[in-house]
Amino acid sequence: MGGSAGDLVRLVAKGHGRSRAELARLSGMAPSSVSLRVEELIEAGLLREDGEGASRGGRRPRQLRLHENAGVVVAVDVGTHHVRMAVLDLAGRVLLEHELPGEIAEGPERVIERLLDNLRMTLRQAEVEHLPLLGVGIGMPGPVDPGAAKVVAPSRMPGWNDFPIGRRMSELLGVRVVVENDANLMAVGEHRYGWPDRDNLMAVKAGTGIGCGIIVSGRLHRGRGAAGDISHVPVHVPEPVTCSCGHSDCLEAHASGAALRRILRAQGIEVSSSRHLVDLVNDGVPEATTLVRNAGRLAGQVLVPLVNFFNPDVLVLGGGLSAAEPFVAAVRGAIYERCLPLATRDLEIATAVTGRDACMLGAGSLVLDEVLASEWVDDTLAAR
Amino acid sequence: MGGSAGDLVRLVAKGHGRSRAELARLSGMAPSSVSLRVEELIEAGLLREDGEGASRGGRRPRQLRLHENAGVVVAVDVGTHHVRMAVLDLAGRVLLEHELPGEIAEGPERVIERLLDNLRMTLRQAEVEHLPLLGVGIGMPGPVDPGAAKVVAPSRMPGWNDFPIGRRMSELLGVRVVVENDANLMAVGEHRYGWPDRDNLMAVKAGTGIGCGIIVSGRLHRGRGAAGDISHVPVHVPEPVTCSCGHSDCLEAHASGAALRRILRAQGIEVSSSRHLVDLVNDGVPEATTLVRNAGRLAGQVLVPLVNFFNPDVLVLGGGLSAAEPFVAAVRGAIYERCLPLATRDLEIATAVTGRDACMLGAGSLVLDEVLASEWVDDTLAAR
DNA sequence: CCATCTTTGTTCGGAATCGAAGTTTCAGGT
DNA sequence: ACCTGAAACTTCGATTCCGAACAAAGATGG
Repeated sequence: MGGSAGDLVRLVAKGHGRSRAELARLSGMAPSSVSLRVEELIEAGLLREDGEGASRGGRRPRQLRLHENAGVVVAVDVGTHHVRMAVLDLAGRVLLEHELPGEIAEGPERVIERLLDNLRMTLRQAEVEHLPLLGVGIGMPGPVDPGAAKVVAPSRMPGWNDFPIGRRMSELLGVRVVVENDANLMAVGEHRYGWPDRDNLMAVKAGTGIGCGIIVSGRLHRGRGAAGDISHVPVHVPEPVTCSCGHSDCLEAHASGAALRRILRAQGIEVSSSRHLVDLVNDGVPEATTLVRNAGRLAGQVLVPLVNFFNPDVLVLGGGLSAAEPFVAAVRGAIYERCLPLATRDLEIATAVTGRDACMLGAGSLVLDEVLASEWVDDTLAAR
Repeated sequence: MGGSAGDLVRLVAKGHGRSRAELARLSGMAPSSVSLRVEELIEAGLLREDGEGASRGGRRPRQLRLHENAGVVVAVDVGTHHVRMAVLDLAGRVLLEHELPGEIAEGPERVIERLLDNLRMTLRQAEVEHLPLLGVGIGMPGPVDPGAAKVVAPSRMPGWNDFPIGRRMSELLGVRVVVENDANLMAVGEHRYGWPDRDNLMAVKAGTGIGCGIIVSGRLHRGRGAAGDISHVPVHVPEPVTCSCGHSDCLEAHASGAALRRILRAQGIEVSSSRHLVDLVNDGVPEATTLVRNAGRLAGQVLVPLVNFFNPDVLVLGGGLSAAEPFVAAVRGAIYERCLPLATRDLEIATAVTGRDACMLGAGSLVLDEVLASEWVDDTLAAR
């Protein structure tokens, strides 16, 4: 597939295509054309030769990689109470990352201000100020319209509704900015960094809220923009709890971190955050363990029809609650108990390979895809 | 996208690309190259000029279509008690179709024998014996492994397990044969003939059994081969009924045509087929109507999480039960009552546009895609 | 009814791409 | 050590493909 300079760069960036010959095989172009193009790309400073690889029975391949000076992107994971940020090179390698506190409830203006400060500091610390910044990827903990690059109808995010964070950041920085929902980004991140050769994956992010991202045939599935929502699926529980959506039996109202904290508080146990909740579980506090296990069972029951229906290669469990072993075990149990053998036979159920970085890395991956698919490659080539 | 003769033929076949200029726009090739290629394709007898179209403010386009003598494919829908068959031209137009009785329980050898007889007769009746037969698409009412082109682990299909129907038919006919599950084919057929410009669609086939096919980004989603299974999702019902899978609360055990007939028989009402059941409903037999409405409600409840999760553009209801208005109304009701507004806002819920032909047309569409993506186009061109 | 703008399709020279043959380098066998 | 085959590139003539200009045909608007 493909037949242009951009395709070659993309293949190298994704980690396939490590030599001219391999690029020729993967791109479908003639070896001679690939050689010419690669030479140009090296001349333009986009690619770089990186020693020789192992022979496979003939001449050793001259390995190719993206030139580290070609540029960087910044990936941001905006959480409810924190901001995680990283600088990535064009191959998706993390050059520097860190986490800072930050309340999303402070509103978009204040958050953007802090993001920009952070971003400049991060670029300085990573010592890449002299390299071109090619794009920024931002994950938000709420529904996102990726076209307009803004948050829509969020709960727990006062002031953010319809705020065009993408356009604002883009104007202020002068670079491409992509915005996406955090659960979707977790799926993208886990797919790229954890299961790159599995085509169908779903990632469940169980933290303060519950979300799900879907990778179909290697690409993020957005549906009409709301795909992956599992938080308001009805579950069968003895006592109803009113959810923000108006129903009383939503998964989110009974199994999210917020719901569990509420229940514990009613039992006289104050919990400050999802991480605190997991600490209680790992410390063996029975009330917490019971609750978390029950949450896992409910989530698992919701996932059963989805796994049968979607029949993925991998089910990734991420978010705060996934750090609690009973939660993961309960999800696994519910799935294996009730899904079709055909659906579970080759199914991997795993916790997030990239842990707390998943969303941030997903943001990086998404913006990298955008950058490498843009005219930037051709423009850089043309500029010699 | 694309850049070869095959792509042009595909574009014309799909109904996009009706003139040289349009082909150039859609294929990305230069207008001059398209002109040259089209000329060759006309010379080779694959395309044909078909008068002039309406002007759009300039010169009128010289419309292109596939030459009707280029070849045909045969589409087969093997049901439990019938076989439907059609001859299609390369653009997917039905030249002739008919339905014959046929018991799948007679086993593969006997069914194949009858299929071949039917096929020869059909080609004769359609007066296309002199045209090349380029492929056969077959729909089977059970799980299919499309790679091996055989049925796997079927219920209600004695003797069919692991039978390589695709290879056998292919050997006997000397042409490409594709085999696929009937619900998947319903999705393909409805997508192509009913909702060609909607990218995400799910089709529920509620007949003797209950199945579901999924179109994601315009292409059939198979997952690991079992995607779309909704028949063994647990539903909440007062009295358990043992399903073939060993559980007692599967959707199929309570809402499939077979289940409804069983329940009616226990009430002393004998029903011979799903069609008979629908007749009873339309005749206003209250027991039947109540049952069918309840089945719709159960199916709808199962679909709620799937619609939220997948967020499709269209939900197609097909199969025998979809001819019963109370069934459709109950599904609609359950979805609108409980799905997210974001998921239902732009959702179309419709009965199958192509009615009982959906699976058969899907089989035709699938084999056409295969044929037009194969080397056949280039070979025909090379053969002058 | 004529001038102008649009859209469709074609012509043809120049540039990009291919592909077959050749070069370099290495593994494996004898 | 030497030969053979194989893989990774490179060279270079032949071919294809593009793209700009042109021709054809028609809508639009005064």
